[in-house]
Amino acid sequence: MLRIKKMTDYAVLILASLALHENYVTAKEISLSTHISLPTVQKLLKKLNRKGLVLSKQGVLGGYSLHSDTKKISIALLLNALEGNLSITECASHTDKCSVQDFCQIGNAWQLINQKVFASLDDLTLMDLIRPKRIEQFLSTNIPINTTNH
Amino acid sequence: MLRIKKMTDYAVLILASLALHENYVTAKEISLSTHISLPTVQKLLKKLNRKGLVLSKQGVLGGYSLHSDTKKISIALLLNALEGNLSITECASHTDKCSVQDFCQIGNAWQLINQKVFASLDDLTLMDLIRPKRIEQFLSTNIPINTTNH
DNA sequence: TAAAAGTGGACTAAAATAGTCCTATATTCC
DNA sequence: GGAATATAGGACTATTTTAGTCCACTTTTA
Repeated sequence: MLRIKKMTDYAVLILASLALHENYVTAKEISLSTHISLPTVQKLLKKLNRKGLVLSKQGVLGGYSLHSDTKKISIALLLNALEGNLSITECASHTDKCSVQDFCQIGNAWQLINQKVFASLDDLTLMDLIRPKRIEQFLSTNIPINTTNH
Repeated sequence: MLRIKKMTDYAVLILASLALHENYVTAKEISLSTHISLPTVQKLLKKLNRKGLVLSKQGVLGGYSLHSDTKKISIALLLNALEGNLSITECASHTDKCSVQDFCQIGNAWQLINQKVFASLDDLTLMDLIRPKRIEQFLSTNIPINTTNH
């Protein structure tokens, strides 16, 4: 359905929740504030940590906090980190081998569409997601948002 | 993975194959030329027919042919017909009800991204997919292709 | 009326996704 | 040192989605 995974959606909510705090926040607290089940929050935070999007600290006073770079990461990169191998069709991905590739008349076209779609996701950052007003502006002007100076 | 279904990919190959002929073409012939298995081709053609994208004729000398409007249909509409309910997240779709909706801080943002992505798919037609040269032009200029006069 | 097509839909298999749970490790504080 | 509270890693199961096949029926042509 050309749809991102539920888990990715959750992960973004978790990141948004972390963005509201300076200090370390526990998985339990995030679960409570987002209403996503604790095991799922734990699982996602572990993944986000491995991908370098959040910092973690074990032990009593431990928890997670947003890596400073994460606020500036593009949605395209974010989706790529969370879902991996981002391409609209198998043949647009260079890692997978399509079974009808040798007879396919239009493979190239999908790859180009792919570029187009992800180019549009490259202009937005995580913080833009959290502050949707800026996105509306982005849509109306069609000019990439400069996210570095605020 | 933000990826279209294999079946959708096949369906586009089938449409492309039909676009090369004026007369009725049988499912068997399409299966042979596309190297997609016959049962799958049959299933997809039935669906395409129900969606009004192809015409069909039963009996000996029967088969399928492309509906004349289909060449001009946008990729966005095409994907919508084939996959239905096109939205990047559950919450961007108004038909589904998201379980954390009431606590979600960023739902609106996804909906806006959704618009952006599908707007970019609205500028391309099926024929553009079949003739990828035009898409390259589209990508470099970022100006919608006029597909009505050729 | 036989042969060759499509129609409709049930059905199964396979793959992807979601979600939970367990054991181990690290940190803090008493 | 040890209890309490976190994360780390990963196994595991369940659920859902997607892919793929098949069969009984209808239509059309010669």
